[in-house]
Amino acid sequence: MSLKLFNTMTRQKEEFQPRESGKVAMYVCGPTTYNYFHAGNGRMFVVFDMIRRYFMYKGYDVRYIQNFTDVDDKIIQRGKVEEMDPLALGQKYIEEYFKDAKELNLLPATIHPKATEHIPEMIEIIQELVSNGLAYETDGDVYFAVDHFPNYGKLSGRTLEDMKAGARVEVDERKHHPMDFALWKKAKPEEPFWESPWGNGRPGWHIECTAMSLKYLGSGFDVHGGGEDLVFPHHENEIAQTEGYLKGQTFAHYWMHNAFLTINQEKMSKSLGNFFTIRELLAKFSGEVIRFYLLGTHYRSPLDFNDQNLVMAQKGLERLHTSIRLAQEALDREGSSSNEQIEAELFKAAKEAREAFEKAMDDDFNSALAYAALFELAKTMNGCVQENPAPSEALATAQKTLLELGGVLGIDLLHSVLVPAANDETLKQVMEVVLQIRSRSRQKKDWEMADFIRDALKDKGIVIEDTPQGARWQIRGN
RNA sequence: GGCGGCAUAGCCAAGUGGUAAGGCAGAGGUCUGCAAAACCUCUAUUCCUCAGUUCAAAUCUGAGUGCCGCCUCCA
Repeated sequence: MSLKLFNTMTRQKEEFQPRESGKVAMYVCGPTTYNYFHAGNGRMFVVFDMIRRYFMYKGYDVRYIQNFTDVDDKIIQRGKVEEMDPLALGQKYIEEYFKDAKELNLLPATIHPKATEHIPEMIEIIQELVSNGLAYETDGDVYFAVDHFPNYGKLSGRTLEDMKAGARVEVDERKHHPMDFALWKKAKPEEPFWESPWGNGRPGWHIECTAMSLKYLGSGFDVHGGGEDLVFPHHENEIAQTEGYLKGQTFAHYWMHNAFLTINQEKMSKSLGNFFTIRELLAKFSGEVIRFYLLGTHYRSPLDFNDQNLVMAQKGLERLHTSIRLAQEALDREGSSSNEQIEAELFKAAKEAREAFEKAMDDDFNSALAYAALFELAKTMNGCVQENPAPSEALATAQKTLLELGGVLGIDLLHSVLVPAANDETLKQVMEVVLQIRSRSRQKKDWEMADFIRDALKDKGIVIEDTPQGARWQIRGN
């Protein structure tokens, strides 16, 4: 099965052909670390983590680079507000990134390079661009000369003429062309700086990605990703400076961009102020629910965020968890199934789910469509377990398939089995006694006591469900 | 002004020419002391509007309406 992905550069789905057989090299633009990352950033991280995991599932050895922009205007500005050294502030939010990333079940990148640790590499590239005539220095700043780079605008599908018509660019007398962008910025007093051939200063925003992606992935790597708003100017400028530096070699082959998270149909963004952080959201929903929600819409479609939709996602996710749990209960029973018809059905369902899942994901990572495969497998498993609650290889295979496919999306469905049952021996024993007491009440038809126990435990987050095979319990909640 | 995207049931959301996935919510049923979970059945003759192409259109074309994004820091 071939994998197709949408390439922003060509505006169509293309069959994925890796630079090097069996390997995927990808670079994803990471956060600027001046705050906790917001839900929109979170969508991007989750989307590209899902893409990475699917590449891995397909057997690729994935080298995944995600940077930290730990010096820029916003960090400096925020440092002033918090009365903190800007570079220390950057480090602080790098640490906070990893906390939230863990909750969202994001795999750590192969390398998480920091901009501040790659200044010499950037200076070298800038020097080369200057000597190639693609960049020029003006009063301590260095700019890239966009009109010296043929095809400027090829990624975003616009020309320099189009952009002039926009006329939203402030005229800066020091630039040769209004669209020229900074490679190096002269330091103002009290700003962090590094020494350079052009005096003390710091790098422009775009150059870090060029330096770090080339250092860790080399030229012509496979996938470069980020949010839709990075297409222009960030990625456009990266291409100009990198391909200028590489004298025309291709920078990256596939450019992938996720659509925005919106709130009340408007883009969530820091400048509009209508954002909330993943950290805030984690107070209300588990990282798993947030992740499940974010992947429930194709990554190139806008996603409108609100609590009601999160609740719907949570319920759906619970359904998958329940299915794993019900299967586990059957598998834990004594004996074995001898119902060949049901076993055949389970094997078939597992096979079909995998095929449907792969078909969906092969088509530009259609995780929303892949969900349908998971739900259908869960439904078949539930029905089979209900009819024939006995262990069988088929049931184990079906359960394993559901766990595996969920795992490819970064959803850990096994958690529901482990948490209530395995962790706390004392709690387990206490619950055994409690359920015995309740069982006796029920035998005596003391429904009041039986219901009291159930309701009281429910208040504490422990849910009791009666089944023909006796009561079961689990810990609910986030 | 330039460029681009989107419009599918009460809600979320797949589907880019062959006759509307999946989830949530809702209705009825099975099971149950009750509940929960699970299972079964039902819930869009129709995909923003109007025209056109076609044997066939949610899917293609044209016009219109509405919403959104990029063009400035933004994932």
